[in-house]
Amino acid sequence: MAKIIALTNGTKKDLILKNAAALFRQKGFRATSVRELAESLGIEAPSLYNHIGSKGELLQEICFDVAKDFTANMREVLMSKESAADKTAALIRFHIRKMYTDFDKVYVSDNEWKQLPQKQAEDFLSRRRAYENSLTEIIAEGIREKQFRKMNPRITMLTILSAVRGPEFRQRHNNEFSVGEVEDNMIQHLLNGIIK
Amino acid sequence: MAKIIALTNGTKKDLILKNAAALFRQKGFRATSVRELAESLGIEAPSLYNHIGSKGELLQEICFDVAKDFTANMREVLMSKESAADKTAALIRFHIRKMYTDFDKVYVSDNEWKQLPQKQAEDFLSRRRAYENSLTEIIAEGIREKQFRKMNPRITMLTILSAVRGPEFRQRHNNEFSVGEVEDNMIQHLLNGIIK
DNA sequence: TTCATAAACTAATAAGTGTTAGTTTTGTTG
DNA sequence: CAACAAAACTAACACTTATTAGTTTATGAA
Repeated sequence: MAKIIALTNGTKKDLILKNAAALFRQKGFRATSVRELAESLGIEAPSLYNHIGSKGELLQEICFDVAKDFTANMREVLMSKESAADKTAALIRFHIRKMYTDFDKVYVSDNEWKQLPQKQAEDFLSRRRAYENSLTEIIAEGIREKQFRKMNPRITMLTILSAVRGPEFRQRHNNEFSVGEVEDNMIQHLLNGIIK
Repeated sequence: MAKIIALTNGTKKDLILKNAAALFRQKGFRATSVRELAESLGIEAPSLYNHIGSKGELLQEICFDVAKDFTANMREVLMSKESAADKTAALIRFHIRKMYTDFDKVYVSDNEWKQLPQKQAEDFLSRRRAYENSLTEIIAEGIREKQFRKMNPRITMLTILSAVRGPEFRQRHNNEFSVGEVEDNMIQHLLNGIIK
C-alpha cells in the first residue's frame, strides 16, 4: 500500500489530524473507529500507530489546539484599548472566522471534549471557564460605562457564546452565505441587542 | 434484586427513559453502556430487555418525543394572530422553558440525534428543517412588515436557534438564575437585536 | 393456596474495539 | 548497489459491546 502523502504545507500528522477531525465531527469520537480513520488515509489500522500514540491523543490535540487559538485571541483583545462593544464584536468575528476556516476541529472541540479522559476534560473546562469569565467581564464593563443596557452579564455572555457556536452554518450553507455576510448579520443582531 | 419501582405518575418505561436521557447527556449515547443504564436502575443488563426493545430505541424515543413537543408548539404559535415579534418571543420562551423542565432529553435530542440509524436521522433532520423554515418565515414576515430591521432571515433564524440551545445554563447555573430571569434576558437580547 | 404472568437472574455469544508484536516493503542516502 | 530507517503489512491480543436463551423468583388474582 502506498505511503501517506502529506499535504503541501503540512506534515503527515497534520493530515491524520485533519481526517480525524472530519470523521469525529461527522460520526462522533466514540463512533469513529481507528480502522475507519486508517481507511480514510488508505492504510491499515495498525500502520497508524507509526504516526500516533493513541486514538485519544488525536482528540486531545484537536481540543487543545482550538482552545489555544481562542485563548490567544482573547489575550489580544483584552490588551487592546477598544470599547467593550468593539472588543465584543472582535470576539464574535473571530469565532465566526474560525468556524469557517477550521470547521471540523472547532466543532469537535465544542462537541466531543467530554470524551477526553477526566483530567484532560477538567483542564479543558477550566480553560473554557476562564474564557467565559473574560467575556463576562467585558460585558460588565460595557454596562458599567453605560455603553450597554442593564442586563445580567453572565446570561448575556452565554447567549453570545451559544449563538456563535451555531455550527450548522458551515455545514449546510457552505456556499449560501459568505463569511462576511454571516459576520455582519450576527454582530448586528447580537450587539444591537445589548447596546443602548 | 428488587424490581424497578416506577415513579409516581410515570410508568417503568418512563423511568428507564429518564435515566437513559441523564446518562446519554452526561457521557454521550455511544459512551453509555446498557450495563451502566441497568446499574442505574438497580438491575442486571439483560433484565432491561423485558422492558425495552433495544438501546437504540431509547434514543429514538427521546429524540422524537422532543421533536414532537417543539413541532406542536410551533403549530400553536403559527395559528395565533400575534405579531412576528410576539411569535418569535413565544418560541424563544418555549425553548428556554423546555430546556429547564426536560433538560436531559432536550440536550440529548440536540446533541445525539446523529447517532440514530440513518433513516431515522434523516427523518429527524427533515423535521428540524421544517421547524427552521417556519421560524425563518416568521422573521421574513417581520421584516416585510417593517417590524424588524433588514437582515438575512436565515442567518437570523440560525443565530436565535443556536442561542436558545445554550444548554450549559441549566447544567452550571441550576440555582444561579431563575427561568424567568434567563427568559427576560435572552428575549430582550435577541429581540432588541432585530426590532427596529 | 394455586396458578399465571411479569420481571428478575445467570450464562453465553458474536461482533467490534484499540492496540501490540513481529515481519516485510518502501524510499533515501552513502 | 548496499544499507538503514520509515512506514507499511498480517496476525493476534485482551476487552467491551449489545443482545439472546434458558431459568428462577416475585407478584397479584382466582
